[in-house]
Amino acid sequence: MAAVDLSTHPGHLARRLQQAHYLLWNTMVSEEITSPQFAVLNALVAEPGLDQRTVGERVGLDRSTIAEVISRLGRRGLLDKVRDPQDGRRFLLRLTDEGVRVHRKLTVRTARMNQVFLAPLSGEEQVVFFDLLQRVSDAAEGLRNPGSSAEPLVSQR
Amino acid sequence: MAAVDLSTHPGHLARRLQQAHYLLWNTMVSEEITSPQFAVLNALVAEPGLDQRTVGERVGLDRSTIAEVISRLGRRGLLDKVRDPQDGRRFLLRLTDEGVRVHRKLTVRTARMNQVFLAPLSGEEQVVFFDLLQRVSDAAEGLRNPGSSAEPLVSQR
DNA sequence: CCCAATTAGTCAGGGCACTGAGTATTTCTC
DNA sequence: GAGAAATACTCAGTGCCCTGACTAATTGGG
Repeated sequence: MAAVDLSTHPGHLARRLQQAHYLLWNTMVSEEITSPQFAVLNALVAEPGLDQRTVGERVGLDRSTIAEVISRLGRRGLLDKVRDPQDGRRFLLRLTDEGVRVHRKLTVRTARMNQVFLAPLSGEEQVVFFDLLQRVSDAAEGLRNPGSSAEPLVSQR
Repeated sequence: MAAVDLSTHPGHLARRLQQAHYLLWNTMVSEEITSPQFAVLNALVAEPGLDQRTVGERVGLDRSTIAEVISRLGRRGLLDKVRDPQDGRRFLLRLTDEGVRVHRKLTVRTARMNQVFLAPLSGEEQVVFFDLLQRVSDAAEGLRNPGSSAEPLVSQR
C-alpha cells in the first residue's frame, strides 16, 4: 500500500540513465578509461596546466574525487603533476603524449557511442533533451550555495 | 585543440543530473536513507516477501549492489530476511514496522523534493523530460542482452 | 612583520555500481 | 536417482562520489 511509482521520480530515472550510459561506455568506448577520466583528459586538452581544483570544477567533481581520478590517470602515465613554483599548494597538470593520444582515440569512440545512445530520439528531441537536462542540473546546483540572503529570488545563473 | 564540449555529452549530463539529485536528496529528504535504499523500501511496500534478486530487478540494481543495500537496511532494522522454506537459495524480504514507518515519512519528503527539483520545468516539459529519460534508458538497456544476431559464437556462460 | 583567514590538497569513512569467481541449492535430463 | 545446468547469493577487487577533519602554503589586515 502507498507504494510510489518510481518512473515519475527524476532521481531514479537519472540513476538509470547513468547506469545505462556506464554500460554502453564500457562496451563501446573503453573498459580501462572511464567517462569521468575522459572528462578530465578533455579538460586538460582544452587548458593544459590547470590545477587540480580547477579541473574538478570544469568537470563537476569535488576535490576528493578529482584527486582519486587524477591519481589513477597519473599511474597510467596519461598526465604529469608538478608543483606550481608560483604557489606551493597547487599541482599543475598536463597530459603526456600518451594522454593526448588516448584522448584522441576516445574522442572518436565517444562520438560513436553518443550517436547510439541518443538514437531513440529525433534530432529535435535530442536538443530538448540536452536543454532540459541542463536546466534541471543547473537549477539544482544553484540551490547548493544559498548566497541566498540578498537576492533569494532574482535570477539564479 | 580538439577538446570536446561536454555539454553535448549525454553521459556527462546524466552524471551531473544525478549528482544534483544526490545533493538535494541529502538536504531535503534524508542524510541516512539514500535514494536507492528508498527505492528498495518502496518495492517491498508494493510487494512484500520478494526475494533479493527480484527486488534488484525492480529497482535496477545488480545482485552485488542490491546485497549491500539490503544488508544496510537490515542493519538499520528496516527489513527482515528469512530463508525461503520452499527454495533454500532465496531470502524473502519484508519490511519491519519501522521500515514501513520510515517509508511513509520519506514518501512525503520525496514528493516535496521532486517538486523543487523539477521546478525549473513547466508541466508539459516535465512530461517530456520523463518520456525522453525513459526512452533513452530503456533503449540502452535493450542493448545489453543482444538477443540480437544469431548468437555470435557459442553462447558464453 | 605577524597572525588569522583562506585555499589546495590529503586522508578516513560511508555508500553506490559493476565484473568475475566461488558456494550452495534446486531443477532438468537422461 | 545421479550428474549437469541453472539459479540465488556471497566475496574480492576497482572505481566513482560525497562529507568532515587534517596539513601545508599563501594572503591580508592590523
